[in-house]
Formats: sequence, structure tokens, C-alpha cells
Amino acid sequence: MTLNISSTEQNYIKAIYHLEQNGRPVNTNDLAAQLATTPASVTDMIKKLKQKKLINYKAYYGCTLTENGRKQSLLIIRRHRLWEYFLSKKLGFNWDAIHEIAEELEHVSNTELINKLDAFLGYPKVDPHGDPIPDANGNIATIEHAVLGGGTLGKRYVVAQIGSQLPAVLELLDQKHIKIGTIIEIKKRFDFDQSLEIKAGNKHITQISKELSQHILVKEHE
Amino acid sequence: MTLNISSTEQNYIKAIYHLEQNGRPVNTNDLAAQLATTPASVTDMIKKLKQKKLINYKAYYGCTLTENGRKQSLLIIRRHRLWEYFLSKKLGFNWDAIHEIAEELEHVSNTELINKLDAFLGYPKVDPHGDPIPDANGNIATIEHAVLGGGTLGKRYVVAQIGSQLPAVLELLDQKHIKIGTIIEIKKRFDFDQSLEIKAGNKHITQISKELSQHILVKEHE
DNA sequence: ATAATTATTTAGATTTGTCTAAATTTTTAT
DNA sequence: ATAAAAATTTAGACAAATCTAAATAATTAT
Repeated sequence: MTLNISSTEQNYIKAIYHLEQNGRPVNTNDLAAQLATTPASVTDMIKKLKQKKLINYKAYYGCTLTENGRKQSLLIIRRHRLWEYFLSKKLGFNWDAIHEIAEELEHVSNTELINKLDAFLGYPKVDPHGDPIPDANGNIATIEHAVLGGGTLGKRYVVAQIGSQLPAVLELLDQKHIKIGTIIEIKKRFDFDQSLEIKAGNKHITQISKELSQHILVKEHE
Repeated sequence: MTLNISSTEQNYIKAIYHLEQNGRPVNTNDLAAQLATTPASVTDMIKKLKQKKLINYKAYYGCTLTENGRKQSLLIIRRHRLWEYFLSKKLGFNWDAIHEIAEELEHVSNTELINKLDAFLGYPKVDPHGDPIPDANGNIATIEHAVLGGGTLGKRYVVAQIGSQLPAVLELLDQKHIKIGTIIEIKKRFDFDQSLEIKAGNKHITQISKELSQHILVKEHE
């Protein structure tokens, strides 16, 4: 029998998955902040997830996903990213709108639906933000991209991934014509605020703040 | 401000819409049967829907949709049928599987999503069962097709609509190679049980029961 | 018209997910 | 080491949607 995971429970384990990327067990307050709820509610839900063996949990310490919890999270992320790809590439949505809609679609958990959608889309490897799409077994490619902010003067990079889904970030990138695949050369770095002057797409020069430069993930060109 | 309608409430008004097609106000027991719940639960929910002005309701009498309730129902049905079309025509699902999946997808009620999906699909007029798809304003074409069971011997008909979403019905039709657009000629009618012998698709001869013949909706050929 | 049957509603309880306020534990600062 | 601050949990309550069992109303049959 397959374990039933409610939409709310799905949101929790997905949030735990993302927070776990920081390398530490996930604490109650951070989880509450991430899910825009109260610490008391988190404590309640954590008990239920532990009982379902989706997380390990020690009071006053924090929680981590179990092996099954991690797999379930990755299947949710798979659904989310495939729908994002569909919304962007097939329906023509701008990339700052797709996250919110995919948040709803991801909870429809019919396996055949998702696998047929994957096939229809041509088995994409990454979503429109450059994030890798887990396969049907919950395996995800671990791609370690460097942040543009840490790049070298004069070198050319290719934008591979965006480290944020915030519409505010994506809107700013749109305005600067930066997207996945854009070639960027770092022209100057200003010591005062660590802002960068870059040439984007072999064309225009623009300035980007330190904050923004840390959300642009790149690989070296050629 | 737009009224928020929960998934459960959506299921109720959709069921009321369908039961209302019989021409009578919808009573508690029929609604409970349709939704596989108890009459007591229906009474509770009916009060809430009345308060939201989605239905008219008189105790011990029955309920009908208000103008807004009817519009909301049709927008849900629009979502359902567009997703069915997508599942069938784009993802390649068999028509006996699409209803169940669309039951979940229909609750994602983002208007822009549905309108972009409609455009992507090429503004289809009917879903894979031949049921008309309401437009973005909740207007639905009223197509009155005849049931094959009432047809005339020797005449040729085109299958236009299937009056059931039951997988059992659709499976049977698949087996007999009957789908939307199939040309059918009534060869014989057996008085004993009102079953028919027909020629389907100008090819093979098959027998169909009275029950099945009443779920096949047709228009005249040519 | 009265009894029997059927349909509907009410009363009270349950589950899921949430909250506020108070209590407790842990960590940090002095 | 003790006090203050921060983090977490507990206690108790609430809303949505549901249920069972009992009560009430309407219909039908005699």
C-alpha cells in the first residue's frame, strides 16, 4: 500500500528538503518562516510526519528527511518542475509567473500523468530556472554551479541556473535580458559594494548588485 | 473581491449542475448518492452554499443553482473538459482514464492558466466524450443529440457524444471500436430486449444492448 | 385519517490543520 | 553560574468537512 501524503504534508516535506540543503538539521522556526505559519503549527505537523516515517526528529534539535521522505520530496519537486517547464515552453508563461501555478499543479500526484507529461515535454533535464528535474525514481542530478559574484574579471560565463524563484529577482533579470544560456563577461568589480559591471549576451553593458550576482549561477564558457 | 470556492464546494455545485439537468430541484438524497457521502453532510454543505449565494434552497424541498452558482459550475466544467482534451490529445491517455485525472486538475482555478491552455489546444469546442466546452465567460453551447437507441432502421448516424464517463461504458465502446465520429447504421432491432445489431465505421457488425444504445448520442449522417 | 415508510434535518463527535497564549527548555551574555 | 533572551513545545480553542444516531417532517398506503 502506498502512503498517502496530504497537500499540506507535501508542502512541509518539500520545505524541509530545501532547507536541508544548508547542511544542518531543519529547526522549527526556520520551517515556520518558510511556510508562513507559526512554530506551534510546525511542532504539530512534525509529529505527524515523524509518525509517517517521512522525517527523523528530536525535540529541541531539529529534523531531517528519512530516505523515503527524501524520495517523496523529490517526486513532488519533479512534478513542480515538469509543470513549470510545461507552463513556460508550451503555454508561453513568463518565468516569473510559473512558480505559483506549479505550486498548485504539483499536488496532483498521479504517476502516469507525470510520466506522460515528461515524455510529452521530451524528457527535459532542467526547468526554466535551470534547476535539475528529478527522474521518475526520485533521482536528481547534482549540478554544482558557481555564483557569478565569485567569478573572475575578463572571463566569460554561461548562465546555467537561477538561485531564486522570487518574481522580484526574475523581473530584474528579464529587464537586464539575462536568462538561462546568456553569455556574461565580467568587466569590473567595485570594491565598495561588490557590485559588478558585466557585458550580457555579447551585447549590452549593465551593472548588477552583489545580491543579484549571488543568485546567478554560471558555468565557464566553452 | 472574487468569491473563494473550496474544492469540496466546487464538487457540490458541479454535482448540482449535473443533477439539475433532469429538470427538477436537486434533493438531498440524490446529491448524497452522487457525491458518495451522507445526507447529513449534504444538509450541512447546502447551508454554506446558500449563505454564499451559490444556490437557492428550501428545507424539505430541494436546491437549484443561482445565476452565479451556475456560472461558477460552468467554469469548473470548462476546466475539467479542457484538461480532458489535453490528457487525451496531447498526452495520449485513453478516454476511460481522463475523467478521474481531470477531477483533480479542474480544481486549479487560475484563469490565465485555463485561457492559455484553451489557446494551446486550439480552442476545442467539445471534449473527448463529445461534451461541449464552456467558454471563458461560462457560456455553453446546448447541443441536443438523439440517442442511438431511438434511431431508425437502415438510417446512418454519426456518433457525436457519449452520455457517460463511466470507464465501464468507455471500455465497452473501445472494444466495439465506437468513438466520436464513428458512422453507425442500425441493421436490426430485437423486440425482446430492445438490443440493436449495428454496422460500425462502415465495417464490422456488432450487437449492443439497450442500455449501451442509450449512452451513444448521435446526429444524422450527411 | 392514521400508520408506515421515506426523506431530511439536528445533535453531537471526529479529523485535519491551524491559531494564541502560556510554559518549558536551550542558548547566550554577563 | 546565573540571568536574560531565544527557541520550542504544550494546552486549549477554532474552522472545515465529515460521520453516526436520533429526531422530525413529508409522503404513501391502508
